[in-house]
Amino acid sequence: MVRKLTPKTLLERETQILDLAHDILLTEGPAFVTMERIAELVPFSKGTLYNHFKSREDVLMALFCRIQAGVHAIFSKGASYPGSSRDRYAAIIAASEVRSWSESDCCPQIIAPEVLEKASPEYHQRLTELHHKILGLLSSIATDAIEAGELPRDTPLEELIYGTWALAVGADELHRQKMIYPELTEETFAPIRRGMLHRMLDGYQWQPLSLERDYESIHQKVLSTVFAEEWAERKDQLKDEN
Amino acid sequence: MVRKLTPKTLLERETQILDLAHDILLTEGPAFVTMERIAELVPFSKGTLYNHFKSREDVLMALFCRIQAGVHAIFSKGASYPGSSRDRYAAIIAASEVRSWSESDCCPQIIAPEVLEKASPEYHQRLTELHHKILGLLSSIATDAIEAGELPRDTPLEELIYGTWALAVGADELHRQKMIYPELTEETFAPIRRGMLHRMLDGYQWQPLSLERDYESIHQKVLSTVFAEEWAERKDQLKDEN
DNA sequence: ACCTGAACACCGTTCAAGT
DNA sequence: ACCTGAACACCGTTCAAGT
Repeated sequence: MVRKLTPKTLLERETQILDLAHDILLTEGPAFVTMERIAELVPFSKGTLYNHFKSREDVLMALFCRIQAGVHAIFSKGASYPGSSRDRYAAIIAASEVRSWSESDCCPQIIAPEVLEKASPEYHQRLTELHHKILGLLSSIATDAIEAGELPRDTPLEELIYGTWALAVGADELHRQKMIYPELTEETFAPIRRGMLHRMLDGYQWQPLSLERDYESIHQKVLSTVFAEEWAERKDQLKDEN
Repeated sequence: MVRKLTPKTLLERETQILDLAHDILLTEGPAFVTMERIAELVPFSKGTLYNHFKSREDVLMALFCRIQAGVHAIFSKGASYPGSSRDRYAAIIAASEVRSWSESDCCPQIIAPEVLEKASPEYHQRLTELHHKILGLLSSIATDAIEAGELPRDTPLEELIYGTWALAVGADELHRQKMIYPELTEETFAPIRRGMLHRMLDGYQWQPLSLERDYESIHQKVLSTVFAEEWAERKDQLKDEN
């Protein structure tokens, strides 16, 4: 016999490993995503993990790719909101919030510099592609805006895209450091985060400006239409907490 | 004899430990800041490290506090730039760039959630105070701006302060992930980063807007006055690299 | 009173031996 | 052809024994 392990089994086990790693990440935190811990939960031995992933760093990268693929999916869903270019960008801001409900914000921790350095190039490749897809999605909306005359022709598009992305990343980072900023609770911070992002878009003169249009109510509309399901879940979740 | 170890010796050793940790952080990266590695470099044994710091996490927190104290110092220097409120804010943006020249951007890695959780409360306290000092500095400039009528009376100050802080943090985070965004080199990204921050200030209607005033030349002016020394060093450093 | 370094636990990674 | 688990290296932390 040449091969006992069908490709199917291989793939199944890989998803099993990542599912478990994801569970550990969400329930116990990034520090506990160890080969040891995964091996405890998986129905085969520690050594076999290394037939599927070359190193712990590769597991983390695979996990991060999966998470970022989820970000792209939910952003796309947001982008499908029917409305003006800026409404759609607002819907993506909503999407980024919806994502944080399900995924705890431990991503920057996963992707420490050593992880990036030690991971296999294939994963870099995949991650880079994913990020280009996400930034491309944002970019396409901004391009539509220029076409529609809702954004000036001479807008520095790159700056706008990386800027909003950086602001979202940075805001999540502050929120993650709750121990340092205890004043930034989930509840108070979410509207502040939206406010910052919209002010930035105002800075780029993306029409209609937030003075002329109430993007808070757009946010509510997006939640109750495109993300109705996720929002209902979230409300249950909040109810359980009280 | 009651005490061989004078307080002076105690403090000296603590700074020695932190100096070494800082060196390791800058030259070898956050992953190498280990008790083991520090013990190799210090003229006393590993066990004695624990007379000075309760845990590795406490060393990291002490180190981070020191780094953030440096941020506050350089921000203050920036804030001393003589000019309008927005010019001074621009000078702080310059300061945040100057800081990244000397300090590699590994701070978020140091302060992983586990680190925050395991560190002693004293360090939380210190770090929280430091961040309040930094945010307070930003806040005082914004308050001056309102007094001077350069920022609308109804500006959401908290949002503005946390917003610019988050944007700076997020932009540094993207830059740190060079492996994912190879297009964001130091050289191309620095002006983009400044651009984003100024657009955001434009969004808050901080006068004079960047359409009316060339903040790139203010940036140059700040570098060649307040940060003349640091800038000269930096130019040498860049020359050496080529 | 303070320091040392051996000892233990934990984790990543490898690989000889087993099936 | 694939899996296992013992073995090794590395690191954080403790503490009995030494000075």
